[in-house]
Amino acid sequence: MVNKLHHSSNCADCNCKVSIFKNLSPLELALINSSRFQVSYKAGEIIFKQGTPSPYFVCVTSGLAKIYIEGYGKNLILALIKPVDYIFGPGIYVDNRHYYSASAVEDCQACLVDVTIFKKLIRENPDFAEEFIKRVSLQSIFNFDQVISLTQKQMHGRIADVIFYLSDKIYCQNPFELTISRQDLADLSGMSKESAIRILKEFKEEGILTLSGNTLEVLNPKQLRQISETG
Amino acid sequence: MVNKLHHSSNCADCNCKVSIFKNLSPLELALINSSRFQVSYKAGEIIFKQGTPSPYFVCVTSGLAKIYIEGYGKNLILALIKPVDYIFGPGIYVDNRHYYSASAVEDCQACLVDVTIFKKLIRENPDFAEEFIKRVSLQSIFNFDQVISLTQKQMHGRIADVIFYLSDKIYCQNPFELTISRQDLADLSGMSKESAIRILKEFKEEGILTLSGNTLEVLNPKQLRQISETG
DNA sequence: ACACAATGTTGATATATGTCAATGAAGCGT
DNA sequence: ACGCTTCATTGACATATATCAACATTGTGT
Repeated sequence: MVNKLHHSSNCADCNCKVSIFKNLSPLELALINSSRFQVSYKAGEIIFKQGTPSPYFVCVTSGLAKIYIEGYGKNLILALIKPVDYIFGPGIYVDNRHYYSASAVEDCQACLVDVTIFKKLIRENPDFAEEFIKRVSLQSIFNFDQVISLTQKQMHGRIADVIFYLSDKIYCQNPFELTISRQDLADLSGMSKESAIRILKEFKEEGILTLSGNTLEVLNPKQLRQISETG
Repeated sequence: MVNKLHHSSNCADCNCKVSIFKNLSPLELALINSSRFQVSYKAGEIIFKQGTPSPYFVCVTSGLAKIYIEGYGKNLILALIKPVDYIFGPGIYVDNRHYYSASAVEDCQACLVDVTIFKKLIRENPDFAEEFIKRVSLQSIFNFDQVISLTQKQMHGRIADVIFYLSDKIYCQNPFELTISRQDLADLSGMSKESAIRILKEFKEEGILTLSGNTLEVLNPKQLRQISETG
């Protein structure tokens, strides 16, 4: 599962530091850097599994990963994680267990940092702590939106939401290459794979988007927004 | 909406301090106490509204409240809040807006504390900060369970989950007086009021529970657990 | 005690969505 | 290039669930 271990770059050079690590001093960053190690995952490989201990803070530096809850027979994808973003589950401060699984959707590289060092910095650097709390909060807000979409919209609206999520937040371009599977699409929108495919087909027929191969282009974002909002 | 303002008791005497405030020094507790004020809400009254600014940290000291997201046409109840519990939304560290609404289910008393004082203590007291992060994390975990229940179980399983939530976490006794409405029951389980009523009726007919007036008694928790788990 | 409003209950019906099964297409190792 | 496995697509069908409307019950103010 784990392919290589190498300390190629340095945290101080990594663009990681522009975001959550922006409030760390060079000394603190060096501390993180010294304990960190880099891992490669092939597409499909599991990064960590729901229920297992959570000794590392994971920073995805290349590729695309997903975090998902393994529920009753099927999965619910909470989010896709692209570079440079972090995976810190709520278990870190509760019982050091993962409450969701993570796996690589595309080939991935990630840096793992010892969680105890992370917690130490939270205690010592209030700016860093605030930034952490802010990120956890943003994650919660995102989850709220997702829950409302999943529980109060019908399939068309949910697929519309997922398409916006992919084009605006993940791939960040309009004709984009869909690197996730239809099953992932279904797990993001809480429906069966077959239903997801059918809705996409309808959207194609109505001229809202094109989907040839795995290249998806939104042609009529206004109408798609409308579908998202009318549920 | 607000009925009385009084500084009757003191934070140091309040059982609030046993939980999240347990790590505060007498001095810090006094700071909270000096800025706090107590408010009464009648059943049905709104405590705060989704989208409005969030200048206070709310501590429910008596009665029962609900926090709920106002979605597309209907509400989703995220949790019931009983004494002594706190309402801190994710907006506090993001844009100081509420991302859900709160209202009194039963007549309530609550203490409001200025959020800036709260944030100040988070910065100054690492133990308090950790306890706060822990509580936010527990909230997230609870939400995960809820999302899975809502998106992957059918109505019977969802109602079973809500009944366990009420008897184990909220009312904490077995024959208990249901002080929430059927609509609230529906908003907790993400279904229509009519469906919720029908499932309850079925459970009664199968001898799983009795429900006379608003007194609900779970007769066969084992079977109810089974229903919860088979979705 | 009365009327009126809010809440709860029930039945009939429509429909959104999942499931199952068959088929087609695409990637992959030999 | 071949078979093989995985993934995507489509259709037919079953059913879980919402909606609508009627009616019953409870509470509440006068």
